[in-house]
This record gives sequence, structure tokens and C-alpha cells, in this order.
Amino acid sequence: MPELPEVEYAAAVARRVAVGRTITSAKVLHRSLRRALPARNARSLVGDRVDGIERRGKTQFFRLMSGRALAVHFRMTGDWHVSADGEPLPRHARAYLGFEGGLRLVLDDPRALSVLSLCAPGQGAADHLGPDADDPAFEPVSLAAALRTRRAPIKIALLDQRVVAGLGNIYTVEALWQARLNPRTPAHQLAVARLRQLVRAIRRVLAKAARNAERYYGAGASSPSRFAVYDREGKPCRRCGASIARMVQGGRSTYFCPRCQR
DNA sequence: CGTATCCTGACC
DNA sequence: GGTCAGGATACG
Repeated sequence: MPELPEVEYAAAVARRVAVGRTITSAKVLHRSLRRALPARNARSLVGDRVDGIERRGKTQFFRLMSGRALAVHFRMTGDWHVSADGEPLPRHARAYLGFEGGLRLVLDDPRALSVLSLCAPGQGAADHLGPDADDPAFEPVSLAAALRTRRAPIKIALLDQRVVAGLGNIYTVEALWQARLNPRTPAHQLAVARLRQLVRAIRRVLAKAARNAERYYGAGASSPSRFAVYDREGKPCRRCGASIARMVQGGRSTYFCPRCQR
């Protein structure tokens, strides 16, 4: 799943193709994406120019010359595919932007859950997001303040983008293992000292993911897991050897070591 | 707080 | 042919 490091990588790809270039074509190919970006809105992108692409949490913002911004969220399975005009589109092409010079940025998304939307000039679309998980502003003391009233399990709280932006299921689970924290611990019970370990673990997990050159689709299903706990139910904990357990929290799988995460 | 919804490929 | 996966959002 694209989380902060993968979205940052995708944004870098998009920057190379789009920044400084005028949009020559824009089309939404799937009904589900037209809910947020109707055909007329897509058409209005033609003639505008991409001045820059920023990432906040898991959202990419294409800053346009007109003052508007195109927000792109990959959700589960979205990714950019780069091709030249006239080349066949990938099987799960859901939308594309064509640019001056002949390159095309194609949104490739099997499940078609990605969201494209236009933000009017001055419309702050990232206001509801907490600090980015890889930003220095994400630190233990302010995290403690954000969690003070939260009785939900820490796993659930970390997935709330208002608390911290950019974490998804996989790296949240990995960071909790790294920090030896029980995912069920009520968030407000964690002292700053424990949160310091957690923040450090999150930074470490994200930095490792960012260094990883392979894309998230790249690893074959049979290759050894690059995760310490995610999707390793019943396999030995890489720290203590106990059997990795799985539970469901908020409808999503949490993997953890029942022995060394307390 | 929990649960349904979107969407489709993968898997039994 | 039924179930599962899950980010964000909407709702009870």
C-alpha cells in the first residue's frame, strides 16, 4: 500500500514529468473517479501549468499556475505510470494528464479507489492533517498533547491522519513492533518517554522504506518478507522467536509479537 | 466508539 | 461464487 515513503517516491516521478510543463490533455477514465473530478473539471486543467508538486501525508498537491491545485490520493493501489502519447495505456489506467513535450502521467489503479480533486485558489486542503510523520515537527511532546484525550488503542490513533500524517497499516504495525509497544495500549496512557521511542521507531521504519529502491509492487509474493511483522502471522518473531499474532482493530489487521510487545 | 461503503483482483 | 484486503469517509 502506498504510504508516506511510496507517495514521496511517486511525487518525485510526477515532478520529473510535470513540473514547469503545460497540461495538454486531461481525462478521467473511470466512473468512480469522476465523482470527485467530473469531466468538465478535468477538461479545465488543459492549458494550465504545473508549477510544483508537494506531498502532505499521503496526498500529492499539483500546484497550478492558475492558483488552483490538483490533489491526488492513491488510497490503496494507485500509482503513477509514465508513458509517451500514443503508447497503449496500462490495463488499470483510471485517469491521465498529458504534457507539453509528449509525456503522459497515467494513474494506474486496479481497485479504482484513488481520488483526484481540484482545490480552488487559496483553499487549504491539508488543514485537517497532523504533522508529517517524517517532519521534525512530529515529536514526542506534541504527540503526547495530541493523544492526551484519546482512549482509542495507539494503533488506531496512529492511523488517524489528524494525529500524524502519512502512516498506513503496514508501517504503523512495523513501528509498534520496533518500539516494543502493545498495539492495544490506550493512546493517552503512553508517557512521553515511551512516545519518544515510538517516534524514533516511526522515523526509522519510514527512513528504511524510503531507502528501499524497489517499489511496493516490485517484491514477488514468494520473496522473503521485507517486513518484521506485517503479514507474518504464525511466523517466528525476529527478535524473540515467539509466534507472531494477528488481530483486527478498527477493521484492519494488526500483526504483533505477544511476547515482546507489551 | 464501531461498522458500512467504495472497488476489483486474488484466493479458496 | 463467496470472502478478503484496506484509506478515508459517512453514519449509527
